[in-house]
Amino acid sequence: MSNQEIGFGDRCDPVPLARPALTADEAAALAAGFKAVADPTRLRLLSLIAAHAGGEVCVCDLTSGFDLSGPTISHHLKVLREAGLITGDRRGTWIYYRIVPSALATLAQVLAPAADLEVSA
Amino acid sequence: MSNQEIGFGDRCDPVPLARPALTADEAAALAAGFKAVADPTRLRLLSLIAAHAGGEVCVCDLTSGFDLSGPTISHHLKVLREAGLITGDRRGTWIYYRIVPSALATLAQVLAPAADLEVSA
DNA sequence: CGGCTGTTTCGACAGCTGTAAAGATAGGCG
DNA sequence: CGCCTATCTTTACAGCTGTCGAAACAGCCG
Repeated sequence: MSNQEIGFGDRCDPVPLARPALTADEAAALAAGFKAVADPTRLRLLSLIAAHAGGEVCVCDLTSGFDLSGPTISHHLKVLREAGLITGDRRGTWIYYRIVPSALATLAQVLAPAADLEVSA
Repeated sequence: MSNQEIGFGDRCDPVPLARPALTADEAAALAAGFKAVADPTRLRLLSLIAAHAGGEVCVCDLTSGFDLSGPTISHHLKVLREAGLITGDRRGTWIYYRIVPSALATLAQVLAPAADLEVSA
């Protein structure tokens, strides 16, 4: 269980937010992805993992930066994992987490069109 | 009360998700924005409003596309309004809602860097 | 085996989602 | 002018989901 279980990207439909309105099915899939990001702790976890770029970040490096207990961090990592936003590889005693760029790209590309409606300044 | 009450964009810091890790304060502000989008109904509402591009969408046009009651739609619109993602202008009996592109852009730009770590295809 | 790392299970608490009923605002008609 | 209708919002309340921590469990190394 070191790979993502599910993924809203499975629909293979990079439908933008504007122009063709989202169907209820597409909205549900995307909402699941956004829901995983809609939490300060998970957003910060994602940020810490992404900041390493190379990717491999040990969980022990993550827990030290929060005021939360170990199990709670593990829970949030599981949510991100099941959303397909990160993957965890076990290397001996430690487990290293990595970002899944395509999943993040899908979410970003959904918001981008609506953000570019008439903004310029 | 026809304008957005608050906005995570108030921080005026378009901090990307990668490189400089998010602080707890930035993460909390951004999470509030994502939380407003992390719902199938709100995502679809946002999509319907954005699809009109011109912007002005009457609430009566929105409720007809859902299996939800009026008050529920109004509640979700309020959430989006308080998140600063949309604005509502009253024109007589009807209220027309409009997208706030800059708010959507802020969210999209947060995910973009992490999505562009090594993805290319 | 003993210690370490990370996860899972279980329970409590807070917050969110949805509906019904009542309240505010604008326009039409007798 | 008074009252009604229509649109949208707010309030109050049931049901559900999500967040968090203490304790217990699983994988790895010396």
